[in-house]
Order: sequence, then C-alpha cells, then structure tokens
Amino acid sequence: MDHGSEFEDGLKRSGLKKTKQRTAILGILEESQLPMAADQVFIQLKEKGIPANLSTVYRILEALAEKKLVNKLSIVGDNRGLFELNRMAHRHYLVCLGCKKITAIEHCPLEDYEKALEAETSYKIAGHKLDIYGYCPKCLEKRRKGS
Amino acid sequence: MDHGSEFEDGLKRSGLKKTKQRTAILGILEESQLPMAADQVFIQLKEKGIPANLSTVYRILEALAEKKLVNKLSIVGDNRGLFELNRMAHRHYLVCLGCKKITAIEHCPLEDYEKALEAETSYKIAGHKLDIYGYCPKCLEKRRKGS
DNA sequence: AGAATAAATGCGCATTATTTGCAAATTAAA
DNA sequence: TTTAATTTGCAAATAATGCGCATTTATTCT
Repeated sequence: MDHGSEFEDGLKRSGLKKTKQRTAILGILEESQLPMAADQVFIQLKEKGIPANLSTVYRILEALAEKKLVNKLSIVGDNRGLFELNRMAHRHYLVCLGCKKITAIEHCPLEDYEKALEAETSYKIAGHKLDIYGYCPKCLEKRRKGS
Repeated sequence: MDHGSEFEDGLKRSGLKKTKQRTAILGILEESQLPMAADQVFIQLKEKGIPANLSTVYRILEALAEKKLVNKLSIVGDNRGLFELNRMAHRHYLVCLGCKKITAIEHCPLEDYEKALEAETSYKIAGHKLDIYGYCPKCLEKRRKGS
C-alpha cells in the first residue's frame, strides 16, 4: 500500500474522501508549474485515462479550494477561474500582455506591508494576490516592428 | 457646447467616437469609487434614462479597456469581469473574504520592486495588480461566535 | 471480508457571463 | 446634408459554471 504525495495526503487531513479523481487532480496540479483552468485539468485527466466528468472537476476544484489545498485565482483578460496547488509558499505571476504567457515570480515583497495594513485597518489579513503585467522580450520585438 | 470631463475627453484622443452611451459609461465609472461589473453599469444607465443594450455595454467596456481608458480586472471568488476608470494613479483593493466588501488602499509598495524585476527578466513592466484579502472587523466577529 | 452509511460522481439540463452576426441608426468628415 | 465609417440593438450563440438526482464508491462497522 503506497501513500500519496505530500499534497495528496492533504485529502485525509481535510476530511475529503480519497477518490481517484481527486488524487489525480491533485497530482496534475502538483505537476503543473502554472495555475490551470477547470477544462485544462479535465483534458489532462482524459489524457491520463482517468474517467471524469467536467462538472465533477469543477466540484472537486471548488472543494479543494474550500479546504485550502488549492488556491483559486483569476488573471486579467481571462475570465475564468484558475486553480493552483497551494504550496504554502505563495506565488506571484508575471503575465505578458502580448502573448499571455505566465511566468512564476520567486520573491514576494509584501510581508512587512501586510503587517502595517493590519494595524491600520483592523482587518485580519489572510493573504494577497499580486500579479505583474508587462511585455516579454519577444512581444517587445514584435511591437517595435509591427504596430 | 460643453465639453466633457477630463476622462470623457479621452474618447477623442483614443479615436473612439463620442456616443451618449460611451460618455455616460465613462461618467458612471468616474462617479464610482469601486470597480463595476458590466451589468451594474447597465443598471446605472437605465436609472439615468440612457437607452443601452447589455451587449453594447460589454462592447464599450472592452473597447475602453483596449484604449486604456478603463482597467479590466477580476477578483477572487467573483467570476466576472470588473471595470474601473483608469485614473492613472493606480489602485489596490482590500477585499473581505467574508462579506466580499471591497475597499481601496492608498499606498502602493511596489515601485522599486518593479524596477528590479525589469532588470532581472528583460520584460518591459507595464503595471501590476495587487489585491489583499482578509476579514473585516464585522466578519471577524461573526467568525468568533459562529463557526 | 461483507454490509451499512455517508459522501462523491455522472449525466443532463439550468444559469450566468460574455460574444457575435447583421441590419438599422448614429457620428465625424467632406 | 450626403457619405463613409462606426456604433448600436436585437436575437441568437458560446463559454463557464452550477445543480438535482439516481448510481457508484469510499469508509466504518461487524
């Protein structure tokens, strides 16, 4: 009997039953370095030969987000929900406005700021979302000629 | 002949024709201190007695975003696009995860960070989106009792 | 292991958010 | 004001997501 990855184990801890769809979805998110939309996850499941229904994928992703095993997010110019594995070390993305490519950013410059904000507003800060937008070298090149 | 507000004038500059729907929408966004969804804008138009079709509202908001007169954004847990007037002074929001209330934050702690990132990635940074999530005092109170 | 129980999934359909095609109306230019 | 180019209205198409209920599956209990 093999136990799943560090992340798949989260299912038990969160009181969710361990089903093949859920384990598979966590696996897929774990492999992906970037956030995924429900239908992308769905396609991956198919490719892995795991039977699943799109509604189920939505339900699972919502449930995982509820339990904080994954984060639900959305980026500008893309009106659908994206999901990423909650690796605790939270991430930020650099998004190219030209080709829409998404790159993860390492360092987060906001810890101190949040403290200050808590003091100032009496909110309990739970987290934040930071994405940075710009143009990647390739798209810069195209713009220089094109436009 | 009266000329519109600072923001309505942006229409000419951007090469968009000045129609009553567009001017009205810019006006509505200008009055609103918070980002609005297409259907909220639509309702405001009705209330002001300005005839408009929801598709037109979507098209106008998209067009204005295209021309950078407004910013299109989206926040976690709300899967629809939100639009706010581009006041150049960019804004960040503090979102309550309980009641979903949105509050604007004044100061932006990211200027220096962007410089560094540009150098590091060769991207041309155009801007960023930062939202901070937490629980407002009221919702904190509820949680303390409830849950 | 087998039965009981609670939870999860599949499937088809309902909704909500957004987009599109095309004819009619409107704006800016001449 | 006639024209040419946009823009709008309307209706119908998509896209993304959610829901209800019968069936299946994961855990618990024996």
